Amino acid sequence: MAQPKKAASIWDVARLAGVSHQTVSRVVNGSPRVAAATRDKVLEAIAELGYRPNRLARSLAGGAAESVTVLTADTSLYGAEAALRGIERAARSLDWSVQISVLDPAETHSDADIIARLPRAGEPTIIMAHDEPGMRAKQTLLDTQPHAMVAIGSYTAEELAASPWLVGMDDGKAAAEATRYLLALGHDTVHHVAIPTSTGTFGGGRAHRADGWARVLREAGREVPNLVPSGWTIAEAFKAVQPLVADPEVTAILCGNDHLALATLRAAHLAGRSVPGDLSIVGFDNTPFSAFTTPALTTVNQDFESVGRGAFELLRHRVDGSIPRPKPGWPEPELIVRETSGPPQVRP
Amino acid sequence: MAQPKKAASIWDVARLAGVSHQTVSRVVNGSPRVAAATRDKVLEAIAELGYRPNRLARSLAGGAAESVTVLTADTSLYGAEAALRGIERAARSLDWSVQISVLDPAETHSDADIIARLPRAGEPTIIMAHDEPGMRAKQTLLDTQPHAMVAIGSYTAEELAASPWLVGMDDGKAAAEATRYLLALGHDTVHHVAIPTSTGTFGGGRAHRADGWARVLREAGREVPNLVPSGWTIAEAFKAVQPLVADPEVTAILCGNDHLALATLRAAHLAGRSVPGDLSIVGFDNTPFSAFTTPALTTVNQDFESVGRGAFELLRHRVDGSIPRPKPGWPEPELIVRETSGPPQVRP
DNA sequence: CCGCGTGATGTTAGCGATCACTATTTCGCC
DNA sequence: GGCGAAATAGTGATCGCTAACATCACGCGG
Repeated sequence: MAQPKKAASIWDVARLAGVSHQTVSRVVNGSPRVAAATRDKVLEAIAELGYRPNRLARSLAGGAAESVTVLTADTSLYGAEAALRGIERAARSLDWSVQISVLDPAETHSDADIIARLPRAGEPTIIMAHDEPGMRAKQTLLDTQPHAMVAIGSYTAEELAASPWLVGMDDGKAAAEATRYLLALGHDTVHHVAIPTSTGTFGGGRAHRADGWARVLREAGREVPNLVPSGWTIAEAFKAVQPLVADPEVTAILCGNDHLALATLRAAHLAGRSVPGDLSIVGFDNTPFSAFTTPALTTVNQDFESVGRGAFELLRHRVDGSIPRPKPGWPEPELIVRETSGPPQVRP
Repeated sequence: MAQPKKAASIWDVARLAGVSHQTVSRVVNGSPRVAAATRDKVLEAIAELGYRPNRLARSLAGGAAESVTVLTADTSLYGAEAALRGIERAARSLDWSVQISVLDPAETHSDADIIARLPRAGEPTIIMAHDEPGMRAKQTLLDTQPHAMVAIGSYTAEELAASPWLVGMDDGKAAAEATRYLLALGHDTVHHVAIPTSTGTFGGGRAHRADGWARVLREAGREVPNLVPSGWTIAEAFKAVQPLVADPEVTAILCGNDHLALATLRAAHLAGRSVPGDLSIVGFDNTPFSAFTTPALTTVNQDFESVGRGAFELLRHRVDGSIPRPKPGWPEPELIVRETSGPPQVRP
């Protein structure tokens, strides 16, 4: 079936079927205003020529977009990767195409850079970027084409309810739950190794993992220890966490994600502290590897793939202006207790 | 700067600058046949209107494609994710757009399904799919638009040299190196937990990890143990590897990737076998987490990101039909010895 | 002083679809 | 039997851009 020739267009089909190009268009788009006999003729011609509509032409002509652009900060983070997977799956099932564009925070992003990277007006976009250039991009998008964008992130239930273009889960709440769990185990306090935040400062928002952690400690009347900031890489976390694991007073650490938790686990091991005997470690995200570390990581499961799928659904409804449905739902974050957490050792 | 209006077109710019739309096109595309004064006027108008060319219209009109479609089997595998990252980076630096489309092997793929998922004729495509539907898609692409496609995979140097559209590294060679290393350590033989192959059968090709492993054993005059097939997930590997780690005769295991190695590590631990004392484990890919497991994984580093970047470069040259350059190069796979490998215990 | 090459620009025709009309049947119903 | 609505099909404009060709002014050689 080698056929390096040009692809068939709607006109070729029309000619073969003996109808007008518009009729072919109607058949392809499932218009009801076509006689059955005509439809069959056209369908036959389509099959014979192997005709497939040209997406470019279709959206140029003002038809449905059938294409999403995903703007993300880093595809190597588990959350982003999983959400992207969810988006892609949902898009594929409806035969939409997916474009990805990475807003690399490493490249210094002037406003002009950001604008250049942004999809054109009207192009449906899902943005998941929580760093500084990401926030600026989001704002620009919001100003320019609010109806054709959806943002994924960590937000409180109220924030989620207030903005029809926001999708995500409340990480703060999940972190709070994990912190409460550690406290209930008998730990005096819980330390926190944090992932970078959108603003570069910690404690600003309400839905950040670090915020949920601090809130619970305050509510429990415990002193809130200094938070340990880490970068995204495991190596950075490993370095940042050294003083913590060396301190025998520290008995419980909540980590911003499973990669940081892995680094902490190793650092603790090298520092001669047993886990969970001397030290409890709790991760975040339930990354696939987390169940298979030794000891297996206690962590918080987050269904990013469902969030991605939900973001796509929401976007689709917003774009076509259909009845504003309730936002799609997905499983809440859930603490998964495995082997790295336990009660503190009774000290003499 | 809120401006929910329609984006400026080439005509708007032309009107504002007092020139024809074609002149604007010339300026935008950097044609030399424009007077400096005119160019400045146009540039000014572009800046004022915030004009950005419409990709769709551009490629519809037969201009340069400036867009790649990446066909992949699974974005959650580290290799695919890293290669995709490389492609995206390279594409972004040239301002190309990147589309992804996942060929899910779970969905039963009829030929029609595959064709439907394929990019349209002429659309530059990079394919990284080694399973059955992936191979069929590759073949179709090759028949249809050989000049606009590049495939990423594991191939021998000869295969790579023979097909101008092939890009990748020789995993077989890398696996051979790792196997030799374990043999040199004094192990009688090396067992292998294998990732799935394109054909579903093992031992067919020459560049598969399993092939390199078997080759070295044969060359060394050792018996080649039964290979242990595993799926892609850690959980599958964990299950598959149980009999191996339980067998005290087994002293060295080469794993198809770091995820399988992690599963093996845990299984060994639970079976009460010490690593690397009783059992050496070597992974593959140098996944970010591999340096931070306990003990840290000995593995083979693979620079997938560079391969992705190289695939993009090659594709670009093939598409624009420019002088066929030599294929881009990148670092060879390299064994990284960490803590999970060592000499076998001397048995009484 | 004509003719012609050359550089700068304009004009026209698509690319492959959709949209908004218009034209032709067909059919129900009084 | 005639009239208008509904069903069906076709025509032309348009989306934003590029390719190919046409035009125009200028300058130079014969």
